[in-house]
Amino acid sequence: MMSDSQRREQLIDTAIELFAKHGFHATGIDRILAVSGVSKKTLYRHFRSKDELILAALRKYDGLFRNNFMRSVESRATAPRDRLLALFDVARDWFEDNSFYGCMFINAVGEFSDPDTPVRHQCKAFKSMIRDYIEQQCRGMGAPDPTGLAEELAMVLEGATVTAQVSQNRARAAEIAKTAAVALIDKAMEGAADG
Amino acid sequence: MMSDSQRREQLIDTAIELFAKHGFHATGIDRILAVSGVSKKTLYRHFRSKDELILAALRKYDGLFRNNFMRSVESRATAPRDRLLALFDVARDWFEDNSFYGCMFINAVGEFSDPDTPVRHQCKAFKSMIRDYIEQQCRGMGAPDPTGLAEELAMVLEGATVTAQVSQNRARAAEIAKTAAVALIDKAMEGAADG
DNA sequence: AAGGATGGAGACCGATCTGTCTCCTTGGTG
DNA sequence: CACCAAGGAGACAGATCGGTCTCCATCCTT
Repeated sequence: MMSDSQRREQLIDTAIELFAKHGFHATGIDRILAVSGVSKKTLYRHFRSKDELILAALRKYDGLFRNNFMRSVESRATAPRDRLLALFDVARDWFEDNSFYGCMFINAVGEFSDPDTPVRHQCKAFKSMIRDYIEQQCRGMGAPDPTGLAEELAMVLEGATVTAQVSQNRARAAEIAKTAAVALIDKAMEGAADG
Repeated sequence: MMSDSQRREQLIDTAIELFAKHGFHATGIDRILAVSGVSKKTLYRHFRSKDELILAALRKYDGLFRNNFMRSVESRATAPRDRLLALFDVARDWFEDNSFYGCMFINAVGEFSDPDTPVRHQCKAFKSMIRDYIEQQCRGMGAPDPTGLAEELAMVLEGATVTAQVSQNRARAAEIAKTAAVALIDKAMEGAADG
């Protein structure tokens, strides 16, 4: 048996999978229903429209990323600098997963151009979360300009994600990014009290 | 009067504009026709399907980018290192343009996931073109590992493009990327015969 | 000026889209 | 067993999709 909330999660999970793979506009409601095995009536009892389902999918994706990605980083390393580098090891695993179709939020901004939109707000919040986490590590490392370094590293991670999405050799994208990250961290830390 | 080829270009230009702004699947044929002022019959005389129009738009976008972006870089600087940095100045202008909706190819891969697709091949070719151009400058600069540096710089440029697309402060995205590029170039050139 | 080619306007087709509604099976409860 | 709520299946509506086709105005040529 499936409870009501289980059906809801099933819908969102299926939506995440299909939106990531085929995009938002190209994914029809009927397809989500067929894959998830939930009826149309149940969908519209939980969500008022497809847009609300999209938002719910983005929200859950955000939460999953926080739990999986971030926790994975923190389990691999404790020192701030090591955690910054571990970011790219975790990213590598992410890229190599079969269900990797790029960052869902990057894909979303390509389909929803209006900046004053719930979808875009979700995307910005997600990116801010990543950047803030990186900045926190930079600060813990004692970087003279943690904000600047964090913006650089977040940008490299972003570039790696996109490159992995287009390229065949996804692992290489993560490695290049990590190499660049090392250089940027070294540069930012030279002259600091504690390297 | 409009010649046949002018109408064709008008169609493609409109397609580029609308695809960039609203995405590929969300942009209907009828909208392209209404904006371009070309009839449906003429469209289907030039293109067998919407997919062919998408391909034509990507091809023209590729060509425009080559002519505008690359030439703009080359007109601003002549020394390889200066050209590498000028990339990010030109990118800044690009980001700040009102008609900037991110890289059309990045947006395309988000909507077309199958890697063995003409659209995806176009995207990969475009990214290779950028990387090759950067690598050429790295080689001219005498970088010990021009390929590796080019991959890093291309990744930073990619990340800047995406960040500019999501962020409010687009100019800042270009500046951060340029700062990172300087650090990466310096790092790559230290120990080389000619810095 | 007459005739022929051309292209715009848009009707039209079948498919598919989002969203609503009805029917009916199923499972839990007294 | 009887009853009732819940949800799946899917018909249905109205809009829109990509793509084809007809009709007619317009322009060029002779």
